[in-house]
Amino acid sequence: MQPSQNESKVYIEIVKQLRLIISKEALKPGDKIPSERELSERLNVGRSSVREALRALELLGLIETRRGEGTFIRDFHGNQLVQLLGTFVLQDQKAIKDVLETRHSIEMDCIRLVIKRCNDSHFTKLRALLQFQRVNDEQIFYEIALLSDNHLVMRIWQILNDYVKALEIKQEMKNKSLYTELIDAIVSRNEKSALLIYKTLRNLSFD
Amino acid sequence: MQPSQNESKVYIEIVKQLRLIISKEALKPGDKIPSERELSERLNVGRSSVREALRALELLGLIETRRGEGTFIRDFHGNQLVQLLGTFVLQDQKAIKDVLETRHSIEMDCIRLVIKRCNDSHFTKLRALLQFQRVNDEQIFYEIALLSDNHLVMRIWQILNDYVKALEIKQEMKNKSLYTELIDAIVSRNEKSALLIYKTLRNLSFD
DNA sequence: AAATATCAGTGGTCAGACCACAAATAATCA
DNA sequence: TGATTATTTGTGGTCTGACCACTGATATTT
Repeated sequence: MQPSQNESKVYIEIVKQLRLIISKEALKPGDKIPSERELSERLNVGRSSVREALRALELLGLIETRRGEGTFIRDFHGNQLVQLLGTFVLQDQKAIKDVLETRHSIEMDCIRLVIKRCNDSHFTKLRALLQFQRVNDEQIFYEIALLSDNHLVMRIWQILNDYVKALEIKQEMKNKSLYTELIDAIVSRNEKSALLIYKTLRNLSFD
Repeated sequence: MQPSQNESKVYIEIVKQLRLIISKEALKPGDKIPSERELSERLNVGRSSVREALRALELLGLIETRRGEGTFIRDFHGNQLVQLLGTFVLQDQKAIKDVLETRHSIEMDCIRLVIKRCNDSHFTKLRALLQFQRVNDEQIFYEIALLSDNHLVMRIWQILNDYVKALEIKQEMKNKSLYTELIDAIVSRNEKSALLIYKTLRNLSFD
């Protein structure tokens, strides 16, 4: 396969061709794409070049490979792109203050989203969580982030949460009643109140 | 190099190791990373595996390779990535919705942060922007994100913005006056008003 | 001193060889 | 026959070694 025009790399060409194949054969998420060896033959390139293209797409989360079976198209969800970018961004960005602040923003966004779209039936699990004795801060906000029903926001929250954990800034769970209040406020769709309680929970100022 | 624990793939391990190397040697964007052959030796893996890792990172826009010279860390604004996601991901409606919604949340977070911490002197550039005839939506929000003074939030906004651009959902700039109002509201620290204007700008509902 | 030729290092690509694994198939046994 | 067990086939995973093309530094020549 010729690198089209200005000598772009073979593996990039393969990615493009693959897109055409997927389009032409109307392959959907879950479907199997041609094997590495077949692609290698069909496109007249080395198998290693095919693999470079596939590995790149895999890291993007666009395909999934299963040894012994083949390579399959994946739907956009579950991709690790955000995760990856996150770790790369965070590695040199040690501004703890930024991390914490961003997490606060995201958590408040989650609360807003949950209030905006959830009906009462969604809250059963959240309420149930509070019953457990050993429930912790992370579990509760994990559920809230989940209820935001936005996969991307969920991912971002997870990254931030992981990082905060890595910093060993543990979130104590001293005032269990505050969490109850928070959830009550969310359930009753009182955004203002919910955010106020949240800020109390995180010891934030109220500006 | 052993795939850590549950037999994850070698190239993934290489990505992780590479991250460590970058961190340990304090490499910055523009710096050169070890050559493929050296990495192959240092990590006890085949060069082809190293290449799989590097190609993936390249497609993500995290590194840049120059034949005959070497591989360099990039200030990650991957154009490749943008293109690719645009063509591959367009199918998934929920993902698109999530991207847009997340961007909205982050942009509103930016507005809140800016209001919280900026003094008037910070706004000169923002005001100046509006003077230009051909100023566009992206430039304005870039400035706002910058003024948030939170590097992490800024990065996240950039990623999301790239996503949106990749989706070819262009942000028109029809009501220039609205942007003026927005900035005025921010400058006068009127959060409620600013967010309201923002929602108008983005055609969001007002719940 | 300047222009040129050479050389070492680097990424780009290919081919072939194994290995590990999974599913389909064939052979075997009850 | 029907179920179990080997075998085969196809697939991804990895390594090695070989070239090529290009860059930049070095050595050589003019």
